[in-house]
Amino acid sequence: MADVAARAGVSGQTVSRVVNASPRVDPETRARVEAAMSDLGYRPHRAARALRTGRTQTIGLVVSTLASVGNSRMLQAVADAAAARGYALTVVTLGAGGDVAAAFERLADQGVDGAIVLNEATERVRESDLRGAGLRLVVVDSPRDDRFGVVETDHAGGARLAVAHLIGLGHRMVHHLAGPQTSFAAAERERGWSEALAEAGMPARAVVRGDWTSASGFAAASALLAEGATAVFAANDQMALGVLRAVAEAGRVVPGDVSVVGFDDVADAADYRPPLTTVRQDFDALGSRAVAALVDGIEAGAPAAFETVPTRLVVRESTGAAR
Amino acid sequence: MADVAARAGVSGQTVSRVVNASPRVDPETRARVEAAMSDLGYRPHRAARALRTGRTQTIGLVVSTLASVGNSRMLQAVADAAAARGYALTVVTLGAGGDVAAAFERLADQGVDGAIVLNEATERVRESDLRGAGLRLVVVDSPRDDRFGVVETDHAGGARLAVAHLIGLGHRMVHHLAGPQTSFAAAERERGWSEALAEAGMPARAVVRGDWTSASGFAAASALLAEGATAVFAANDQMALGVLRAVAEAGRVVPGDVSVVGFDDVADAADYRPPLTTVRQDFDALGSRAVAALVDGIEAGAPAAFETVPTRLVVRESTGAAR
DNA sequence: GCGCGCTATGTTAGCGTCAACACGAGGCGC
DNA sequence: GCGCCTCGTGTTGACGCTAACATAGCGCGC
Repeated sequence: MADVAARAGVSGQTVSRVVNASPRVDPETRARVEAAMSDLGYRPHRAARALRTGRTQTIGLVVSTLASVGNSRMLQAVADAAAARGYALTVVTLGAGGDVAAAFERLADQGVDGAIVLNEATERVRESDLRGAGLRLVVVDSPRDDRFGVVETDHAGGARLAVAHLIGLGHRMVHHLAGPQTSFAAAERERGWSEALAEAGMPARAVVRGDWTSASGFAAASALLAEGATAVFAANDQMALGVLRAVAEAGRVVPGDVSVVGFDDVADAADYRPPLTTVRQDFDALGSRAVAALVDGIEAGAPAAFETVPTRLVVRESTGAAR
Repeated sequence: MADVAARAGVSGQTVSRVVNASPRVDPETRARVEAAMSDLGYRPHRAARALRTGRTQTIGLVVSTLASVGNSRMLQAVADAAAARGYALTVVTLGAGGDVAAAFERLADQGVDGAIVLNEATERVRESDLRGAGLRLVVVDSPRDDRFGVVETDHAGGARLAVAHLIGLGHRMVHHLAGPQTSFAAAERERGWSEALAEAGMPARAVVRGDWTSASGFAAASALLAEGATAVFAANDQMALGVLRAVAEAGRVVPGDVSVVGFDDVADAADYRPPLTTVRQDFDALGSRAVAALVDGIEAGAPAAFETVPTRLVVRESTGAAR
């Protein structure tokens, strides 16, 4: 910076003003400084700036696992949105223990300006965790809470769409293959399912539960089949994939004997066999809203926001009329 | 830090020595300082340290997209390995343009100590890019190059395993559904395929090419079927999924009429229909080797390493004897 | 008992940046 | 013409940390 200042014949402070786009700089001076910066290949030193200003221009992302395709998609959306806002993104994975507090600890050590928590088991994002680290937070897919921003997909609405579609096809019973009990998204999808059933005057069966993996979907499907299910709403696409295999191996056909709907609209879903009817989540919108909420909070002290991103049903070939 | 020093009755420098595990500290003093640190909830300020030492303890990861399941798995492995070594990980996604230079630029701005480049189109990681940013680099799945560390999966070896398996089942022709031309991994898998064919004295057909997505696999499969393929080695699992669907829609059965092998052993592959025979990549090993190579380079000035991680064939139900 | 070397600790200075304040030059109202 | 404001710019110091050097105390050999 001193070199740039010397070359442009100004003080370091003026260089700083140019870098930070201060209006208090004569256009001609600005041009001179900019020329000097590019001649010298000057790059502001982030650590020094962070030391001075107390801001690192970095946000953290806490995610339990990237094995789930949905999480990966979200990560990408968040990374892109953060970059667009001029923030770096650092990713912290939860260990096997799923220790959210430890993750916050690590982020706080690093001095991020804020963090986004993905889809984490609800009860784990505790006030104590926040206090300890003192981080500004936006949580994705979590119950509304005034202590931090919340951005969610309209899981329940999406689930209702799926169930209504099946009912519209004449199914008189819709089984649900739910996600893990600790997940907010899973609970919401389950709620949408049972509400849609109630509205149609249909009884809800006990749900069968998986852990988001296709293997768990396959394992759970036998229980569903034993109950004579003709329509299954799975809480995500990967579990639906497991169901598809289980149905085929039981000698039944989809959608002739059993209709299946998923959730997420993962890239591969269109090439499942048969192509999967599913509820599409708008991951990109979710990611950019989350980043926007966080950055607005950091930069403008905006109060904790709450936003819901709508879904839509994508009908393919895994659903058909009831026999 | 000053507060900690005061409370422990020592100078700031001694606190620094305790934090940095210097041996030159009396055990009793150390204990006093540690007590003071924990009483006060002291946390070293990374930006200040970075300013002083010139190291940020942060590494960057450059990845084109996370839509591919393999990339996501790698990201997680890298994140965990970096955390274990005490480094933060910041992720940079390539824009639609795939501009590697811009990605390095962003990482250099952030002052990372080094970067890992995932599976990037070979020719894009150019010397010019490196020069500009002056970053220490480890590239995953790229041709050997002394300018940076390289860690790769044994793609060719894995491909040979797959082809040999098919030949062993009596197939007299093995078609290949290759990945994009720009990808090193794709080229290596293709090389393994053609070498295995040559060794068996079998002619290689022209490959059909996809872009790693299941949709491209589905589209490409019709050409393969038109040629009367009985055995297809797809360059990744997702494309294999597309092939599986195409075969079924053509009224043929896997593996009765056509055997299919994938590459990666993605979590879902075991629940494709039928469960997919595939080549397993050890993403965790790959990630931790890449991080180890990079961090050793940063901390110990170790020379650029070159490592190959072996694969193994996982036989499931998508392959069977030739008719 | 003197000097030497070793250990434990302190002191000083500066990493690159920006907030706060200072200052000179010019414009404006009366 | 005087005071006052605005604009463009410079000067100073501090953010929290650690490298380098300085110092004090102690044991040891002779």
